[in-house]
Amino acid sequence: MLKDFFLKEVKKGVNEAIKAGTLGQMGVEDEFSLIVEKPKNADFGDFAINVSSLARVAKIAPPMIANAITEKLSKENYTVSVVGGFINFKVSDSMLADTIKEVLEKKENYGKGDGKDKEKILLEYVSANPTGPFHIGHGRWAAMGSALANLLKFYGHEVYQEFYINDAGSQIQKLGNSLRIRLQQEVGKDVDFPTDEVERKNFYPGDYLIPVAKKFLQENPNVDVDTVELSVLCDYAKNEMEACQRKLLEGCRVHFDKFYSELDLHKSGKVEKRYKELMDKGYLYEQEGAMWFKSTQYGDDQDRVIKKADGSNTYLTADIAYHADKFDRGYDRLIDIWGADHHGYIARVKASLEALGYNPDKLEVLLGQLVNLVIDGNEVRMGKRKNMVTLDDLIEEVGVDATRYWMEMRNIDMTLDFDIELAKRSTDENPVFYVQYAYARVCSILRNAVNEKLNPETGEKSPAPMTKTELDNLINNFDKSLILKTADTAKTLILKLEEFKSVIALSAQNRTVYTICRYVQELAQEFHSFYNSNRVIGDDKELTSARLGLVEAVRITLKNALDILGVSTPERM
RNA sequence: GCGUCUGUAGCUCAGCUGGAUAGAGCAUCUGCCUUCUAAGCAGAGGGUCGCGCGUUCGAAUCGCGCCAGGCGUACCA
Repeated sequence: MLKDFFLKEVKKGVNEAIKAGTLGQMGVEDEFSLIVEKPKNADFGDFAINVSSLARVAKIAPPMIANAITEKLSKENYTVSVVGGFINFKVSDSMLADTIKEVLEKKENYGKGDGKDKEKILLEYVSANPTGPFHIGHGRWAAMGSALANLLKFYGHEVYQEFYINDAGSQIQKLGNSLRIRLQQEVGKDVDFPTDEVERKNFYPGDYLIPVAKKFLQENPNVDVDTVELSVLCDYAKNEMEACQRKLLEGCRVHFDKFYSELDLHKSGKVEKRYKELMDKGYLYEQEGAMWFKSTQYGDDQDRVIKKADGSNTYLTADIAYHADKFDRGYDRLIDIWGADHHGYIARVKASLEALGYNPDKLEVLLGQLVNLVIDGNEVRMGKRKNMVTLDDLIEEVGVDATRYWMEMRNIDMTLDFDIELAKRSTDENPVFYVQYAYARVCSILRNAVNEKLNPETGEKSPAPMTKTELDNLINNFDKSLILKTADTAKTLILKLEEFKSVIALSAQNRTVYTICRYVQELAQEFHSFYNSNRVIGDDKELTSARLGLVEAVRITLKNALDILGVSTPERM
């Protein structure tokens, strides 16, 4: 990465200047940190490092520091200028050519990390109850989670994606009871969900169980809807909901390596085992008939019930066992994506892990702010128990690409207002089309390079600029001296391609996906701009070749970035 | 009350561990299609960075205190 390159150069320069005694009172043992940035004004250069922070220890003015360091720089492949406390760098055309060469050689691997700090990561996200269709919020976790998994893998981590199915709690009973009411209605009985607000909370009155009831009756025509066992209804409804959820996830290009059933966790005895372990270690006590976990010993603000007075477990009980099990399966790091409404759970889960002897710092919880739906400029609150806009509805309306992109493009700390009308629009208000359009344009140019041209007015055909073999050969054996022909007009575009590597590294380290969205928009913009002021296919064969190599490099980088986001790359639009 | 997230241009948001005149997209206005996709490009206007105090040579960025909004504060999941 060029950023790292210049940072290393300057650090070397600092040490040499210290030895030469030109850095005032600064000594070799003095620690310092520098950052590489992009100059606000392009005239200054391509990269810049501000050395003013060294003034504190050196006790000399920033410009003197910058000059002292600059004297020691090799300046082999770049030129340097000092302005105030800034050392500005301009890269040589040869370095730009190296970038194109690198992209063309590495292809789908361009931008990948070196795997130096590789970890085995378990990423858990979505983890919805199988009690109904996904809501919009699940869409955010699904899109962000899968993109993050792609990103972390691309960076070089080993990533295992998991969906925890909450199929064991009381909500499943509610689901079964709700299905019974729908069944009774189907056979013509005059029953309905309670109108009392409190009682109604024991049911899922959404419409979505109606088709499930119809299907059940088709498969079980002789069933007595009043007496059929609740467990049968629970299982049936649960399986239907799960199937429906998985189908949607696949459709959204969200792939899980495992769907981990809470029910199976209980059956395995692991929940009971962990409960006993906490008991044996003295972390539990009884109060008012319930068993409490002393989570305050590990930083939680109050103790938590782990077994209710009626003998049943809380959600936390299974979650403790689940997270412990993740560690037992040998992962270096656990990453969970949770909705902000689960914020209070972090402390208690971490406390339990620490109590059980695991390192709670190895669990990272990415807390996602919630999603509001905006329809006609008005916020629509979501609620599972009444009818709502589901994720299915949203995707049907705006499509997978736009849905994913809109869910991914915002910082996870921000409440997301999802404006359906805006996302649906296939105009310049929609960044996803802007980026895809750039990709389609790139593909179009590459097609034109090898296709004969038809003049629509005269009907005359002119021969293709080059054959497919020639193009492949150009790309696969790119002569980097060619790029010098176009370097001056393509400099910002090439630097943007080069930046991809540091964007990947930074995004992976910070676990941010939106930074990839920003990058891909910037790259598209640089390309569109280049396209408008430079003709790729022209009479000058060498210039054409140089620019085709560049265009292919843009295609590769856009593809690599969009693949991470799970957004499609249409070759024509 | 406590915890947490957010408050930057008309709108939606960037601003990396503090640093060169505060950025982008949309919206508004002005130009650009007989040449590779105008779903595009070039340019213009538009901001007391919620408020105050502090740390610093330097603060949108760090600390503290306010103000406003979201979420949480269950023997629900």
